[in-house]
Amino acid sequence: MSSQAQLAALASPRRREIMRLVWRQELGAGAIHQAMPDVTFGAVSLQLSALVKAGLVEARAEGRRRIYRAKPGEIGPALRQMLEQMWDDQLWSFKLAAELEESRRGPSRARHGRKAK
Amino acid sequence: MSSQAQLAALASPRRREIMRLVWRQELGAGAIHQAMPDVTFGAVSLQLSALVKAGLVEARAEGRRRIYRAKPGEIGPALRQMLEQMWDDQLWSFKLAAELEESRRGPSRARHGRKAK
DNA sequence: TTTTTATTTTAGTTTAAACTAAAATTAAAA
DNA sequence: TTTTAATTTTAGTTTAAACTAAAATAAAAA
Repeated sequence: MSSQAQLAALASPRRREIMRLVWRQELGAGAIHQAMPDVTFGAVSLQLSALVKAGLVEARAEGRRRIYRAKPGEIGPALRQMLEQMWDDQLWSFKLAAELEESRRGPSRARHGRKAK
Repeated sequence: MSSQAQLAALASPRRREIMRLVWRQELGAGAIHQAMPDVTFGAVSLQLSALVKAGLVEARAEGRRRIYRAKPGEIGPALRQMLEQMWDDQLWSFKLAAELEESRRGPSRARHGRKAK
């Protein structure tokens, strides 16, 4: 996968947040969504497939779960260094929160996207 | 300027193209526009000010010209390495052209944006 | 088989980015 | 001073990204 596609994928704070979650551990889509309850499950799923398409993350099925994990080896060293550098920054989580707040898309607060019958 | 803002600025192929042009030499806005005749002067000017705002490029005035130059020292080492890596790639210019073609914005071909009286 | 659970996919909406065309600014030239 | 030239700025348009809500899929549980 091209460096360009990886760069574009990592330019999104939401996708960087997901990358951080699955950087060293496998996580199911549901667990990833629990870590970002301000968006719907569907939104998380779409970002996950964007990351897979960019070659940054891989998925495997386990029963009806889908488990995701980053592929650090597939990420060029420069991009990897930049990501880890951002994560090592002690202010990282605050900055990320601020950035997400600032660049919010879509209108209102989110729920799950499925309505109980 | 934050690493995040720099990353977002460099996620655009058009801005990366400008960065390459002014990486080792100063260039006036007009010369930069000549190197990308598929967009208007105004579009180039807007991208230049985005790069300045991100702290990646600096400008100085010389008569009625404005001369631009990259600020490699202000760019984090990881991002700089990534950029140079892309540029060193022998296929770079072809890939860039393809990417620009693929991700074209705006409707039609461009001229200068000022109409002769 | 029916229901439940986990997830993906689709269709439509909102927002932001990149652009165009033209007007405005600024400095030099006539 | 008027005109020309280089560039920026503004207003409006188009496209794409991120999202929501709901429907669809698929596997396990009842």
